[in-house]
Amino acid sequence: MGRRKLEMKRIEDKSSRQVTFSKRRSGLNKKARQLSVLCDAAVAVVVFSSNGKLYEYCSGTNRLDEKGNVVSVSDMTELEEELSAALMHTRARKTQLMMERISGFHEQERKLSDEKEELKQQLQVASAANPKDDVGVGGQSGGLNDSADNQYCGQTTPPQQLLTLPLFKD
Amino acid sequence: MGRRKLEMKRIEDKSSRQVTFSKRRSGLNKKARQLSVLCDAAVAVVVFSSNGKLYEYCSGTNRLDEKGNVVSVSDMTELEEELSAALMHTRARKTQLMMERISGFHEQERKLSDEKEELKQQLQVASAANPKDDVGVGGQSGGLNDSADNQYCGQTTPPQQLLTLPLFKD
DNA sequence: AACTATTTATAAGA
DNA sequence: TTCTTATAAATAGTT
Repeated sequence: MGRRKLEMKRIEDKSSRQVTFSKRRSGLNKKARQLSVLCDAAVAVVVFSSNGKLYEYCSGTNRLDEKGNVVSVSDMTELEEELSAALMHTRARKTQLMMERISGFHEQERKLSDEKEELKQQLQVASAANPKDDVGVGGQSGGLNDSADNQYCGQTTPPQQLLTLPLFKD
Repeated sequence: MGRRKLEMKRIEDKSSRQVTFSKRRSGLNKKARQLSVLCDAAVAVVVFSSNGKLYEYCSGTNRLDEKGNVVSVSDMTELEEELSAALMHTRARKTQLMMERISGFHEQERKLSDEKEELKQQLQVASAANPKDDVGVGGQSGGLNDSADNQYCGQTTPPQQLLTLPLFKD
């Protein structure tokens, strides 16, 4: 909603990214407040900017019970406990997602390693048949076994392209 | 934004409150996701409905470093730590707000108690002058000294109305 | 920090 | 409940 439609991807220009961050963060807080007031809900929003700055919003702890009375302080403490439990839950879920991703990395590593071995074998056969075309496989310190250094890991790019292309210097 | 402008207060009709909750909650999550993608931020949203049902949103832990590479798992764990710290901070702030409110309650209690005593005095004088109009003050177990039972505590309604009206049975 | 052309969200209605 | 649509609100680019 603006002069033109914005693609849903990271805004590359740092300045306009910052402006958009500021505008949209306040918009998000406003939406959170409206939800909490209109629908009598408790809402918390936590935002980290890419510079690591922290912004938080938390709806007021005031709530009305079924009779329209303001809940007591002990009830609010209970609400606190709920919130805390919820955040623990969020954290646990994130941790699990990370774990699943680690498994994914390891699996990919294994596949890459297997493929690499296979290609080594093929090369040795080829080299034995035609000695002058030796290209030196297996150097490049670590290389494929360090998936954290691989810029395609975790991306949606099909890994098949990885398996054949980056193994050799061009 | 709809067929007509909505007042920013609790929607009384339960059915439309529920519909609005559902729509606005998904809207809030969408906004959170957009903020996280467009501005490369980490965003978490936690919502409790008035029925106590819990809803959470957390932006993906995937982030790109300055070279465009996906950050490693240890970096993500660090992010987790940051989030956790932030939530602790949120919680601490809420607790402080609660404490301030408790102080407010206690102050209000003292004022009400003083006013009550004054009225008792006045009544005793009146009763002594006119014995047949005795109305029995000081019953109603606890009454004003239990501010948690007072449905106006913490509301914006001027407390002055409280000081004179609910002291007597009508 | 304001402005405004547009896009987006959503309150009612079907 | 899900879909539609008129309208309100948010905001991207501009100044």
